[in-house]
Amino acid sequence: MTQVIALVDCDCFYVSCERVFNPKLESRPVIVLSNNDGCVVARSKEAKALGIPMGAPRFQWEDVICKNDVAVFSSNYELYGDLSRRVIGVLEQFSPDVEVYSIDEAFLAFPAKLGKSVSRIAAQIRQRVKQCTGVPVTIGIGQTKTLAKVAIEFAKKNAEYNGVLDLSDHSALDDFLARLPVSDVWGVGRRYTEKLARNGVSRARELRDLPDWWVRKHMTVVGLRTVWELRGVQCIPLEHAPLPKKSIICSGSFGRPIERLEELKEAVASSASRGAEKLRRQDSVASSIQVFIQTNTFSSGPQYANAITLQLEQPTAFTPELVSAAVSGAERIYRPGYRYKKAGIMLLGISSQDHVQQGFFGRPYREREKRVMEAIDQINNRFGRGTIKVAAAGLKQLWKMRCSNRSPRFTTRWSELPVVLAQ
DNA sequence: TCTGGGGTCCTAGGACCC
DNA sequence: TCTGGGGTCCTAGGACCC
Repeated sequence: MTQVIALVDCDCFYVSCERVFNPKLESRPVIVLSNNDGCVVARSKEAKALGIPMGAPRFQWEDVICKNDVAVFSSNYELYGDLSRRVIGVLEQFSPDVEVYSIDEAFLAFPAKLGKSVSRIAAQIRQRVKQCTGVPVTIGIGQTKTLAKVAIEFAKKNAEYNGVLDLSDHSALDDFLARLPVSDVWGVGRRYTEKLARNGVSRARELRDLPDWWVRKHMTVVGLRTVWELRGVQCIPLEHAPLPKKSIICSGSFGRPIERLEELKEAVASSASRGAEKLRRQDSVASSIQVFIQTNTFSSGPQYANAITLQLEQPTAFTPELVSAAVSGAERIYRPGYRYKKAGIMLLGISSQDHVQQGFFGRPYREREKRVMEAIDQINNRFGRGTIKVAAAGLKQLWKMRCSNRSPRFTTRWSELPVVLAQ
């Protein structure tokens, strides 16, 4: 073993972001909702104590929210994304080896020879991140990513660890694994939990000790990697530079059901336009686009869902081309008489814009088009998303998502800077 | 009335080729 | 009456993650 892995996880990240700019929320129950204000995606400790589960539909908990004066926020991804970048900036002061795993988690590698002092460094990281960004974090340390995840499970649930647990050289690792439900192991989801239960495996230690052939047969090589990682063998390396996306999905559910083709076309046009932006941000082009629409799967009304994949003449990131493909896809799968709730697009066959092969018939993604897109992206970056958009996406966008409790984008919009009044 | 969005990887099976 | 074997590519579906 030459490395140990530390996993840094921001405590109920979205809630913590809201608290940074609104200290009155401290010790109050707080929840943050998904897009469209549909589900609960982040809960403060106090909100968890009220029994509000992760992913709960908000409307089912209206009573509890009201009675307990729970503070409710719509998602404010601009704010969370910006604070996330600041947290990563602090982590990079401690190790050159950082993998940004998600908006609220990062893996850091340290030389194994540091031994016990990794715990001390972790405590410093916690303190520094809190001081510089206001965000509290918990840290788990292990010989592999999977074991760092194990450590953090215990660190989060037991205050006695003060937010840091190092299992990298812990004589009691075996006992920890013997206590950990297999469903809490990274890489074991609902389906594998059921399958393992049917085979008499309920704890992480039992999973670790299963024979390789069984795991390979029933959980593929992915499961086998997990098992080896539990044994302390590094199988899942740290990814440094974020890899370009191989597919890009932009979808959304509507604030109210829509029935007219015109509105559906606006919605997919808007998704395609967002997708094109993401594509250009990673200097890629897509060779095909999938369009999908569906009715509300929770309602008892008539159901319809369909999708169509269209090959583009030429790989492109040119918004008008992607938008017109998306619109024509929507026209082809639309059926009148349904109440649609969700629609979107997926961009596929993504490659780097630098090695686009010139098609025999198709039009190339022209230099001029590229420059138009660059200009629009720059304007939108500077003055805020949506300053310039395609008309096909509609001007009113009546189908738009709900988002009624969003806090100001304190750190990314000049007009929403927090104001401090001197007495 | 109200139930998120965005990704990855692996495998099996079909089409097609030699 | 006889009808191989091996390879690649693509897609759909299933599992997982946050």
